[in-house]
Amino acid sequence: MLELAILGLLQETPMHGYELRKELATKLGTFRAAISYGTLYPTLKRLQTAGWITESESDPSIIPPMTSRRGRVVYKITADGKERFADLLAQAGPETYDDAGFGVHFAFFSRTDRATRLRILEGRRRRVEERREGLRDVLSRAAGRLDAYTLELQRHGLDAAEREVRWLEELITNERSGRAPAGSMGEIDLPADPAEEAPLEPPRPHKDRP
Amino acid sequence: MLELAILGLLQETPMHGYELRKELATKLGTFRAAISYGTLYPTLKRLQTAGWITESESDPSIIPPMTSRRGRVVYKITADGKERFADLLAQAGPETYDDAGFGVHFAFFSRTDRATRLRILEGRRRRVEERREGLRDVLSRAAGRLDAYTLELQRHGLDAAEREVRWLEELITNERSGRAPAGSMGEIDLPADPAEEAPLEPPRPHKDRP
DNA sequence: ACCCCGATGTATCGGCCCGATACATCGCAA
DNA sequence: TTGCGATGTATCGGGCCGATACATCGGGGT
Repeated sequence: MLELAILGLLQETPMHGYELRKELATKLGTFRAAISYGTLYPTLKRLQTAGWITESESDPSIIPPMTSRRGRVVYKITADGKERFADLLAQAGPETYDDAGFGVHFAFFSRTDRATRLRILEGRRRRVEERREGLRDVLSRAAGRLDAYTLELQRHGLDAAEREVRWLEELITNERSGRAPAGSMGEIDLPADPAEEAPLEPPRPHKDRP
Repeated sequence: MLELAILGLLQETPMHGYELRKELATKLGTFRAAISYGTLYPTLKRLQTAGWITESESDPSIIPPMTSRRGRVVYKITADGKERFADLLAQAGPETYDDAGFGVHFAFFSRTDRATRLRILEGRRRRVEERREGLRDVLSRAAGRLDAYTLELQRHGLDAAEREVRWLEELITNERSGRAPAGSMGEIDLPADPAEEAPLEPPRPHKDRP
């Protein structure tokens, strides 16, 4: 999971650990609280051993702050790493549909082909629907046997589940009726893989917020 | 965290592992996906070593199904365990306010005194407000630098955060203007600790659902 | 001029928790 | 009668977390 996230970010641009953590925190917003260094550094080591990324001492030309000399390891994705990233993006296991997994996959949807996007969206929907049904069961069947606070907790959970299903429904509808291309709007370069069919289209299924 | 949940459930009635897991899954609904046996059994062992619970071979009088003979370990809370449970319920660290921790504490609110309930509710609110502010920052400041899908993810997260803050606000208001007692409605006995001031009052802050 | 503090930065360790797996028994239906 | 799904206990490898340690840099206060 983290592996996919790191590979995805390093595909945009090389980074050192600290930066990586910050990007991770903002980009994966909700579905993933800020990741710990106790996770990050061992994972980076793992990826390096596997050959997906390489480590290089701070390139002084690009990064002016800090007079160089000492520390500051910059990580860079390899060709194998890009391949690995593509594999992980496309294949969806059960862990793809839990909160963390779905969040990471969704965050990279602009680099995912439409078929995969739909598959993941629908898988997630099924998952949330199951939880929703479970909560409905508890709330109807077990009306009197749970205390008021527990019931309130279930109600809030049910509310959130229903809301997410609706959200997913809108996203799925949008995907199916292929929206206007409008191109990827970020300023990042992404120089690789010109042979792939362009990912394109942005979603905008939300009610407008003030 | 799990420790608190197990102690709380065993306070209601003795149980074996399998039952425990099911109760855990329903009672802690949203904020905690079903717990794994790979977690449960080691934790039970830990609690036993610490002296908070004891293990006893299936009491054949109470439990008719299964002709006894073999397996089926029933766990029971000890006096020390009850003390421990009370401590854990009252004291709130940072882990009390993340999704899992808050869910567990909330699920036992009917056995928590009002002051603690308020403290936990307010702590959780602060936590969610922080996440909400972070998301607002990202959405306003970084308008163009993120792709459409990432933005949509942030929006959905922000929506959920705002909603939860409102929910907590209602609960806090309810707590402060001490609602009607109406007694604990469950069928469980809870024979212990008659000296404590009664927990009482149920919440009902939700908009009515069909 | 000095010093301390907060941000930046890398790294490890103990421990919780998960998914996969293995094994055994019971009731029921094909 | 056979076999399958629910019940039931248990372990193992590994991911991820929080706490902790350590080091440097820029800037603000005194």
